Amino acid sequence: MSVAERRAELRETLIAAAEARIARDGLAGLRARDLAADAGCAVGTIYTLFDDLSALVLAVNARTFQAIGQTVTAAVAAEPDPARQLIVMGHAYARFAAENPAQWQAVFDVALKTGAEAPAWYAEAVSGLFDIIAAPLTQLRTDLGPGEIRLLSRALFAAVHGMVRLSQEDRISAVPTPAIPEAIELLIGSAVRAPKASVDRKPS
Amino acid sequence: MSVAERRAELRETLIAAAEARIARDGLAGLRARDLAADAGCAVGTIYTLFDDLSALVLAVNARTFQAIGQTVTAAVAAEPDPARQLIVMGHAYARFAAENPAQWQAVFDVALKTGAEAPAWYAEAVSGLFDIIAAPLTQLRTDLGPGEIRLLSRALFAAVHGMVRLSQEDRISAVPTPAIPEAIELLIGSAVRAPKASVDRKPS
DNA sequence: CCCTCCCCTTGAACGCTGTTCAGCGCATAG
DNA sequence: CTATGCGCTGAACAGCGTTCAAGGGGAGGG
Repeated sequence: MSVAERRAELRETLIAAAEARIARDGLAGLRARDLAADAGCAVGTIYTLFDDLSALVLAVNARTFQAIGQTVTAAVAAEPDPARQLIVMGHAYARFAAENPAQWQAVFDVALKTGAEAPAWYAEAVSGLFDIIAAPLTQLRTDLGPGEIRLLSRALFAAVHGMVRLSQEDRISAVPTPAIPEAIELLIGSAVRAPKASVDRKPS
Repeated sequence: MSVAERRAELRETLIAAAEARIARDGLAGLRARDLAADAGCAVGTIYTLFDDLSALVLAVNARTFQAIGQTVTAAVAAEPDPARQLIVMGHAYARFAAENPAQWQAVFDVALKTGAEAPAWYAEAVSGLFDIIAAPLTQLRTDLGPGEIRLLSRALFAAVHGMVRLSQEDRISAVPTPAIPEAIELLIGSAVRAPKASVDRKPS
């Protein structure tokens, strides 16, 4: 086996070890020395494969993102009704977060180097998610223009995301975890209905 | 001045110094040695007044919470219309977060000792906020029972909170910061309309 | 007023981080 | 097979939160 192959394999081993440790102990429980022991290499070797531990966590997060995308995509594909599509997407997202809390939190808790832009695939992956949300929303909210649809898609994602995130942090459990599915139904159900008469707009 | 008074004063000095440093450098930029230098005491003295740095941050957070409560309460008091009350509360919350990003984030980023429950006042402060939300919502959503009102109140708070939080983390800016007011109008505006009575009160 | 005792303050030291780098050993090319 | 260069090594470094033995200063009794 060539050196390059061994390096690539070790890289994968480290990502897997980091994922396992994050899943078990959370992002805060990740230590370089533990990872080196898990992967059977020296601490210094980690830094020949990744710029720093954050870069390694980002590699784990890329996998997590992919898994979220698959879960949500599968959920929406199995549901024909547009309104239900939005709701099952929310459920799928919340379920993933509930089943993989540590990996899910790592995606949002990893410290990015100050001033460094988030990796491009972060924005791209979420952008794809927004498109999936926008499609059924366009059918349902014919009263809204494309810009408003785009905005509401992102607002709905952020809303579900916020409920799930607050429920996992134990400090302010706005919506208790078992009530999240019902809250998703309530919130998305309300947002989905197309009102002809927009209530009051902000007085400009 | 008695020893007890000097201690109480130093305690306040430390909280103020921590608040200033959080506001300037963020929670991650808080160092025990810097705080000691700011307050003119030794590092060890901090630990005679607080269990650890997290406890000091919690004291800062208590002030932040109080300020948020005042901002939101003032906003709702100035607005008679229930639907607009909900929206201006959202705006007030988002504005506070935009104007005091570091303090606001510290409330949600501070690490709680593992297994330790969040301080009681966390839940109580937010509970009061939920009651303020529930009042106008009860008037508007007559189709919902008390349990659903309670749930929707919390869901709406979490939704606005999630939008603001995602917009401040630079990784997934679901709703760009300048668009947050509009997103709040869209989301709350949708949730506020009672489906049965989605009648347009046509002004003759 | 002074003395004594006790508690509070002090800051060096400890243990634990992420990260580095000089030197070593091994794979690779000739 | 040998020489060379590159990747691996792990002790060392800087910096963090937190501790604690030792010293000093305030409060109360003589």
